[in-house]
Amino acid sequence: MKLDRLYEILFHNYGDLKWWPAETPFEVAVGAILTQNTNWNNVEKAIENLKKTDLLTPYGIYRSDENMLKKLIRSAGFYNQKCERLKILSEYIIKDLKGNIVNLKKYDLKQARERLLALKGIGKETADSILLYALDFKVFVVDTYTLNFFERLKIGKFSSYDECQNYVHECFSGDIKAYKNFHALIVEHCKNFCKKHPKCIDCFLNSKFCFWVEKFNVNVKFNR
DNA sequence: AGCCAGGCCTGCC
DNA sequence: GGCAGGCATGGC
Repeated sequence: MKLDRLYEILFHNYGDLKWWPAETPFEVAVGAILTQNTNWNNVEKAIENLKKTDLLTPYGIYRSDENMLKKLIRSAGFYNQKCERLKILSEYIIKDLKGNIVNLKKYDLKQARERLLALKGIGKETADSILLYALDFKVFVVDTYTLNFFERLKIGKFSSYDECQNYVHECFSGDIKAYKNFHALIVEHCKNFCKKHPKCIDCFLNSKFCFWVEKFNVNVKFNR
């Protein structure tokens, strides 16, 4: 499988990143919405606020006063939209899933994904993050880092989210734990490199990463 | 001071 | 079906 070695390289560099950091599946879902185009540091503060006020449950958020909720999640930015999105998700969980998001597990992957995507404010990345990290569906999470990463390494230039995801599903043989870590590793790796030259491979392949690429002798095999 | 962060929706073409 | 613009805070 073409992507298995790439995963090994990243794993040797960064290890098990233990994503997603959360105590409950619902906390994963809330974090997935709050982190939309937002630094995780800002999200953590918001989640802490929700925990302190004992609102980090579907009922807690559904019944909470909007203005109070906005204040609690303010640090995560876009708080007007995100307030609405959290309310919509919570209402769906209460009314269709008996108050527990884990009940999405009674559907297969395709159906569960469609149900999440039908909610306003949940797009593909957010849905897949919830499916993978909260519900243990084996699905690869794509983001802007991933598309950029694959393009730089000449693994492929994908024109859409689904195209990239399908490629990984075909070319990566990892189990669910590996799927969880694979996305985390790509994010972690990309965060560490030069953003000012988005196409520059040299900005991407320094430090230990290069060492492992050579050790695994895969530098040419990145080309499909 | 200015750019960016683990996107998504809407309106236009 | 692609693309720009809007959404907002906090860290570097």
